[in-house]
Amino acid sequence: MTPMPDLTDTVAAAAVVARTSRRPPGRREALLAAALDVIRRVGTSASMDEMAAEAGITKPVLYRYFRDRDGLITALADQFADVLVARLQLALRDAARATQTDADGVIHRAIESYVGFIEEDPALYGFLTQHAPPEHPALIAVIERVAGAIAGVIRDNFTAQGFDPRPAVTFAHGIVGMVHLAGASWARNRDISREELVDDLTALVSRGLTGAATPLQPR
Amino acid sequence: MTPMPDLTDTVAAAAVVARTSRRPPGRREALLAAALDVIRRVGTSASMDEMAAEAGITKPVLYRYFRDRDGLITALADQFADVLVARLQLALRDAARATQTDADGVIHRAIESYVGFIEEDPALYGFLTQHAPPEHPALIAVIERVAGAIAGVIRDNFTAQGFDPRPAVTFAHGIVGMVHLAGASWARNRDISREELVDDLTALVSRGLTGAATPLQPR
DNA sequence: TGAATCTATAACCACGGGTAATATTACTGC
DNA sequence: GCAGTAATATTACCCGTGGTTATAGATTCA
Repeated sequence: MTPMPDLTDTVAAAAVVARTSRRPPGRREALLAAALDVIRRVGTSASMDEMAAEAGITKPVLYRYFRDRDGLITALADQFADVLVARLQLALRDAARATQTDADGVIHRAIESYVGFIEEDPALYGFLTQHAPPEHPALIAVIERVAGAIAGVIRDNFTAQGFDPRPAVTFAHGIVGMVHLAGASWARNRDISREELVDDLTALVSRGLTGAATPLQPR
Repeated sequence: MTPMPDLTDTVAAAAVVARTSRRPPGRREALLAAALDVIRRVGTSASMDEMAAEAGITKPVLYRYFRDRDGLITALADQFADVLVARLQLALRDAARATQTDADGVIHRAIESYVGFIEEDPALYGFLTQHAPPEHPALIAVIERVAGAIAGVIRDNFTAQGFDPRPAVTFAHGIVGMVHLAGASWARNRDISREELVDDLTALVSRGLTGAATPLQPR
């Protein structure tokens, strides 16, 4: 907020705002990175003191950049969503011109990118879900952004094929939750291969329970 | 721990254990109920002091019945799982003899019971997810119990129809996550009717993306 | 009654989020 | 250069909450 206040008409005020902000530009990002480091190291119980120490500063500085702990959590969640949505968009890039036949390929790539993402940074996810209430605006924003991206693709394909696009948003939420929880459960014990997991989920999303098992044993 | 120490050989020790435990039988359940009450009233930030006060006792008594805060959370989660699984079993009762045709009915009932459950006690769910890490054994137990019940039904039907039962457990996890997140998102803004939500999720589970929209507009 | 013991309480400790009061650095005008 | 000023950083502190200890109150058997 107010990164560079514009000049006012009074001379006194001009003198005030003339002073350059000594706040380094990339500082906030560096603090976020330090917070992430300590979260990855000590787990979800990372304290504000520890994060400040990791960044080589003290607590009040942290509170200057992020209003409070909640602000830091929100910033982390936003960054999380940025990377995740970017990856998903990449996987869904050519989904618009996907026909029914290669729809499985799009779904497969999207699920794989999601699974890979929550797999490679479990600490951040754990920190967010533990310290933010499930109704936390930042977490809702993450879900809505991811689901929104998916819902857009579904809606496009449905309308292109003459289907009712209304369920798209519910479907998108369902898919997000499905991949998320199944991925988290899989990451715990890894009883099947990663490929099997993604294949199974792709089958479930694409053809559902009544159709998912069919290709394996065509009766 | 040591709810009733067994008799030793010394007479003195025998005299010790002769004294009846003055701990009332239903006390633990009453304390759990009081904890639930205060959680429903003040939200996820309910403290141990508040819960003790609600039950008309003080903190150390609470710590005598539940080892620590984590023990109370575990007890709440277990109770949560008990009721949820019981409801699900009821909905899945006649799923074993379900044919392909009425499979949708079983799925529909199961999803409806789940949605209804997380809808009617959001405070408990919020408390659990906020105060327990996502890898908390008690939460994992809830997920595994629910998913296990669903996986059993899927596996039975798959094997009965000559399909490969291996993906059943992944499918179950996926379905749990799907209904859960879609239900939570729906409970926030309720932009569609409850029936539409359950119908959509049933379609997604049963026939997937490629088949879900078909019945609405058969091309 | 009195000794022994289980139970509950009040007072306390530790620790983490959050915030003044205070010191330090850097820039401006003379 | 040198004050004066404003931004920045630090130390020390407050407060609430999980968890424990020292102590008082019941209750049972002799």
